[in-house]
Amino acid sequence: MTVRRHDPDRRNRIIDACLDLIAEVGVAGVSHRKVAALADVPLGSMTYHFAGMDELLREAFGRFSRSVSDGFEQRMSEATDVASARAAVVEIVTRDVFGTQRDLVLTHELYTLAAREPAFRELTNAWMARSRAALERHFDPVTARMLDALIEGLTIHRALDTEAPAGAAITEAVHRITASPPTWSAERQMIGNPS
Amino acid sequence: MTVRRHDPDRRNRIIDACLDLIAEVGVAGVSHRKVAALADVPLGSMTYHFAGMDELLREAFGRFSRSVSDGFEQRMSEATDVASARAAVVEIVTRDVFGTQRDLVLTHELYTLAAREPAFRELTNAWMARSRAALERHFDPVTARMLDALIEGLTIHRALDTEAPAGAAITEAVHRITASPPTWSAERQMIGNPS
DNA sequence: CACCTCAGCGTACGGTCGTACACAACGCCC
DNA sequence: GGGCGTTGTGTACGACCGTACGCTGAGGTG
Repeated sequence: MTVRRHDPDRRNRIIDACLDLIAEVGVAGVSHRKVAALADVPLGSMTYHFAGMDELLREAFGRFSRSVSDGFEQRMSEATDVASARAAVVEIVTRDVFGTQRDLVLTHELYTLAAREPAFRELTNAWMARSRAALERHFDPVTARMLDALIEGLTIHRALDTEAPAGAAITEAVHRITASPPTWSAERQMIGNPS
Repeated sequence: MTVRRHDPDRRNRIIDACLDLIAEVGVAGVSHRKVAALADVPLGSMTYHFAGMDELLREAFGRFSRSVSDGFEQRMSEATDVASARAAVVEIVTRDVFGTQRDLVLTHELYTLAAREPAFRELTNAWMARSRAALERHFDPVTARMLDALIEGLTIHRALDTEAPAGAAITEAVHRITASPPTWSAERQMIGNPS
């Protein structure tokens, strides 16, 4: 079904330019002409390499989501035990995968599209499935799911709030969700040994 | 500074139509002409009542975010103790405030705008501040913040994932974040009374 | 050489867009 | 009545849009 396409370099340049443009002006502001200008290709190449705007957007966000979840997966697979897995999650939220404003903006744009159009929801579903699978290497499925939601939420806060929760608060939240609470071990002690 | 405007009915109709349209086709698909048609007002009224598209969007999302956080605040203020506050949070996520796909879509659209344009970030910041304040009626500030992030994340999952976490999982997550864990009271017992 | 194929491009068409602005309709004061 | 500010509308202009489509020119084949 996939049509044979040519000059993958040019194609890739277009996709990269498209992502850069989305990050800058949003999906709404993207046009064939602007992408072509940014990628330094003639306008005619747009319709030649992509059947239409939709196809271009789908490929661009496909590449983006794959690259983000690759990073996520790799980072999680490096963890050797639950403690390092928690640390990895904290790092992911605070720095690595969603480190740049660019990635945050792109993520929001994709989510917005996905909220309305099923074609893009396939991308986000695949992304979320991979995230959960990566988390399930170290946590039970229910916890993985909750953790995934928490990561999502913390990410949003980081994107929108200039004074987003600092590392310590994020660590605390991750510990609470993963239900291995060093923070209230004292409380346990008290309950265990009521003086 | 605010210019005196006339016929608030018409103005309101335009704003409502604008929100409906955003929910249906996204901010990208909104145009003066479409809003005018949906609101059943002449095209000329658009520029008469609003200085431009930006002003219209800002007012529309302002109304939306205020109405959502009103609902949130009221629901939280009805809670009498921590237990009912938790229940209120669960209800908010699963049904009330973000109950409709419309609200979810609008929320995403707003976040996307806010991620790129500071003018809209003011709206989301005010919204988040109100949410946190409402939560702080029942939880300490740090917990309120984490809970807010969790709510955000769960909301996204509900918007994008057709088989989003069910009520039980959400309840569990809220309990874990608010760190009063009925679920592992058994565990506590075990720790307390190792048989 | 002639001929053909096809990747790739330039251009132009039909349409939608935001918005400026001339103008109508109305109420109010003299 | 006439004059006039205010409220609201219809229209037209220039810009930008997606994309269809005819063309170019390089390379393969005889």
